Amino acid sequence: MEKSDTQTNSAEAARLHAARDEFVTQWGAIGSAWGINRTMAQIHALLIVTPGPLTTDEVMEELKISRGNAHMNLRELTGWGLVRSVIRKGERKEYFEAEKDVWKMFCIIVRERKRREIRPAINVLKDCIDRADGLKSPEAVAFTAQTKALCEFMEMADGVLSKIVRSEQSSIVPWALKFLK
Amino acid sequence: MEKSDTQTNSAEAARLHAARDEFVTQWGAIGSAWGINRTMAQIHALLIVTPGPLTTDEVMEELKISRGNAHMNLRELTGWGLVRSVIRKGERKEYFEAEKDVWKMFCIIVRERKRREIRPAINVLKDCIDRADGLKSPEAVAFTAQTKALCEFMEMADGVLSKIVRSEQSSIVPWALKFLK
DNA sequence: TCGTATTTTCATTAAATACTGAAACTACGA
DNA sequence: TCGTAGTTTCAGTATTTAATGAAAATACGA
Repeated sequence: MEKSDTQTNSAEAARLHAARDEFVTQWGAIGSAWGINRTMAQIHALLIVTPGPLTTDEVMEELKISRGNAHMNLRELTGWGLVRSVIRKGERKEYFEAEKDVWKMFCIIVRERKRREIRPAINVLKDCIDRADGLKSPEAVAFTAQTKALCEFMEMADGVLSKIVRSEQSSIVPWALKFLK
Repeated sequence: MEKSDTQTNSAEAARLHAARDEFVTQWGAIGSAWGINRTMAQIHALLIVTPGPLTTDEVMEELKISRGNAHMNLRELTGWGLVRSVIRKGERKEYFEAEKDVWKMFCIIVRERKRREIRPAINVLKDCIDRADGLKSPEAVAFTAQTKALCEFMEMADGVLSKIVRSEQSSIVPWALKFLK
């Protein structure tokens, strides 16, 4: 049975590796569709399904990418807060590990997108509303009405997201959300 | 007073035009940040703040873009359902107008993104879960746990969005959402 | 049916974005 | 202090994505 065991184990290891590769590859493709660069999404995927932390070299090897590319994208992921760097005592290399809690990941992404995308959009809208303030022509009135509606909507969305994301701890909120409506 | 009026009006028209231009330009930039191509976002912005429908030539003129570009992006926007084509009787040209109701816009965008982005992601996850099904090693168990958590989260999100978006009519839902938590 | 206004397509070109690889830099331990 | 493992930067290059403009196709009215 030892031999059979060995065979089984290596076959299983191969299957796991294939599944992991599939995940990393496909997640990269999905990332692209979401407007995130492919490599960044792949590194994130890799770190998510790897139990322990990885070094830059391991990431390079696994994804067959250059050092510069690996480095830059690891930094970017760290900037988002989706990846942490880990320093092991007695070792000089820097390790990286992903936040694995799905709800925390979601909160981080929402917060960052609020900051980077929703807030600037609201500012633009406010500025446009100011520029047309006081104009009386029918077109101006229509313009103001439209931009104000957009602005109010985005502020509402921003507020709702803030509230959802405020309760960082655990996944009570997604559970609660199941009963929404 | 006639002269003063004329002056005022043309000055006002200029201010409105400037505000509109600002909106269109900035909305294009925001679109880029959101992963939407700049021209498409600009055309959408233009149609949103233009009371009546526009022809391809008017869009080309306003944004200083080529016919092919205008055409392709108008088609894309139509494909999303954010823009409708209008045929005026007795005229051969095709006109385009945007959906202006902010809540409807939101519903359209959410539905499309669910279909184009969330659904495919869920399918990928399911496929990966299947591939690793039955594997017993600790790494395999961790992989499965992680992918399942992701999958469940996305299915939950998909469901919540469906419910939010189901009630198309009016803006009752955003009003209700104000009281969430 | 033909002539013309309009729409559509698409090969080519331009622009934006991402990646590589090597050099410069940093920081640690001997 | 020096040597070296490790990190960071960035000019150059490759890849991807978007835009142009002109030709082809379409559809309408005379």
